Amino acid sequence: MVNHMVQHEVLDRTFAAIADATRRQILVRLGQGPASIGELAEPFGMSLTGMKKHVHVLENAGLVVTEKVGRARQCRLGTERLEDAMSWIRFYQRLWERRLDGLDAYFTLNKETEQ
Amino acid sequence: MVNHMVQHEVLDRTFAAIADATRRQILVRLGQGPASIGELAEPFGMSLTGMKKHVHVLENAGLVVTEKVGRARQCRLGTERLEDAMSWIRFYQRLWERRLDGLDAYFTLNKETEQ
DNA sequence: AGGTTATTGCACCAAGTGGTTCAGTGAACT
DNA sequence: AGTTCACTGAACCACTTGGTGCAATAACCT
Repeated sequence: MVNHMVQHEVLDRTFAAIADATRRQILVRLGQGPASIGELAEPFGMSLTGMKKHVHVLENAGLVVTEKVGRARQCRLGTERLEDAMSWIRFYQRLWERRLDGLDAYFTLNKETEQ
Repeated sequence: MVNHMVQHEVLDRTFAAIADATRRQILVRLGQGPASIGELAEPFGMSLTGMKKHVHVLENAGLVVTEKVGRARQCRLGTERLEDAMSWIRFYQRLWERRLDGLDAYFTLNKETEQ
């Protein structure tokens, strides 16, 4: 599902997936080891169906991988997708730092001399 | 607007803001210097109203700062908000790396020996 | 003053999100 | 076989999102 997607789609899904506090907590929880849908849902007091949807979003973003084992679904952290998010943010930060070093430096300067 | 928000709200808004390809391009454009709503809208063939909304989302996330100068609104990159996003991703990555170093290391190993 | 320009607010629309409940389905236990 | 358990799919709901067009406003130009 994550394959054959162009870069901006990957970023869209990745950032959208981690733009939700519940889903970020799910990732943190899975950082401590695999869990089932039910185990993930319990601490949130959320319905299984609701949690299933969150996991699905994370899975579509490649951040989580799931596998049906017996009657339960085991969820664990995905393998690499967050690298893309990180590298885009780094790219943007370079733009941002360059802006500070560039023409707008006078702005910061003015601000300083004002006080 | 960005003040007096708890951390998870900041992250929600920041990640949601950059989860859209159009808005990421806006940030890149603003990395080359300030622009008006109209200048931002033009390359996308988008209505001014539409662009205004995107800018508003970015502004709410603290990623962009705007100021009315004459009849135009000058938009430029915000000052620091992306740091929060970056540091959360770093935090998550530590979890992820720990997972790799832990019990699941055998998994990576198997993958390598398969080929 | 009068005309042009740039943005803005409002109303609208289709599609997506985050949640629910309820009725299956398939695996595990007795 | 029958029961229980964990998940799943479908339908629903209120709210948000990413767009649009149009009318109003405010600034600038002549």
